[in-house]
Amino acid sequence: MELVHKDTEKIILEAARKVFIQNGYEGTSTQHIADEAGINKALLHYYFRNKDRLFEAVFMEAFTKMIPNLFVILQTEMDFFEKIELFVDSYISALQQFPQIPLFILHELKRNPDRVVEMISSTGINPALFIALIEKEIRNGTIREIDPLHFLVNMLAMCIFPFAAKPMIQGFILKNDAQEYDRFIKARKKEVTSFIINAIKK
Amino acid sequence: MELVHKDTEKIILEAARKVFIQNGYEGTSTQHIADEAGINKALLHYYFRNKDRLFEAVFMEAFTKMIPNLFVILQTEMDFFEKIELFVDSYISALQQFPQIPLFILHELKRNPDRVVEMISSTGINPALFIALIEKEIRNGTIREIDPLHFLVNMLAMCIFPFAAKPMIQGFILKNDAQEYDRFIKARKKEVTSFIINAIKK
DNA sequence: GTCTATATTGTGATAGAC
DNA sequence: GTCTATCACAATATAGAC
Repeated sequence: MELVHKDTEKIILEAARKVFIQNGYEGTSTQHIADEAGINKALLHYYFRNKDRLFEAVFMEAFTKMIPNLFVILQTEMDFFEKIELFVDSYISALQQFPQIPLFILHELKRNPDRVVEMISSTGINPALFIALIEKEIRNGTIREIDPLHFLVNMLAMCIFPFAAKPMIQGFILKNDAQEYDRFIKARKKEVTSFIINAIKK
Repeated sequence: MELVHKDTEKIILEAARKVFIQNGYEGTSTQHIADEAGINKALLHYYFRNKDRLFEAVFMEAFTKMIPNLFVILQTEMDFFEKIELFVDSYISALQQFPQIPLFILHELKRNPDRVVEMISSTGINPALFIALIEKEIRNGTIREIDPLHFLVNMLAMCIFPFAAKPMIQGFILKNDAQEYDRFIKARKKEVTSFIINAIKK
């Protein structure tokens, strides 16, 4: 599959990433991964011991893409509305690069919710900082009184949902036109930003 | 499993519903369903022929819950903002009854996106009607100029996402407190409604 | 490191007794 | 209608040759 010689381990990991993220843990066989990597199952076990460990490697990597460290943006000294715009822009851009990640993570997290707790510490993100920021802006009178947690979830929802619900949106709303879907995603940064700002500004 | 005698067919369907929606098509074995129903695999095949047909029955039923006919609300003669409030209230209430449906449908739709097209005709919903409604309200000056499609997706996102992302929200934002999550969901109708109305009103 | 061959268990599905 | 027994096959995983 690969003409250039990479580490075999990396080739396997790359194949696993592709197949797992496309089909999920249970929808994936080690045979399928081996075929994709152009090797055989035994070699896969040689490098990663078993299916679970290989999956774990893929999952962790994907998780950090799902919860990126974009929250640092919110802690800078920019104008608040510019922060929001930059956050939405950056997050949607990141998801455009890996559009399959949201549904993959959501599904696998449901299969094993305990993982979230383990993962929390690995990312440096603390929702409390976000809450504090919003409360400060309310006191300053920059924005109207809103619940910070619901606001956070609203932002994430509007950024993430269109990717997780791609088949529904494309098939149901956009008459199954793939080009329409691409245009829709491209327009979203602007649409979401203005929607949010209008919702919270005083 | 059932003391009262129901139709065996219904008992199997009920078990299949539970197991499929919890674990997805590929995460479910016919054995698992048979155990849940308190019967054996052979009987399952007697009534539903194969796994696919049984799944199809479960999926179709679930799909109509995911895309409910709440759009009729929007076609009534109420005040526009009251329509929005009623839509959000009703939809979140419906999802509260079946909180696992969103992620189930999203995942299974990805596995077979062609289904959406088939399903479109079965529901009587037409996004064009929604678009026309929004455009009318813009002309009337009730709301500011927004893209109707993005607005529709924003509404759906804010209603659906908290259910699809339950493990993430509960584990990551709410420190893994199940009661906190319940309170969060209860508060959402009000939060989402006011967020939307502030975002679109002139 | 990489392969073939194989062990072992689980899967969807059917045959046939009752 | 409902069961047990069984088939054919696919799954994960390991042993052992090279």
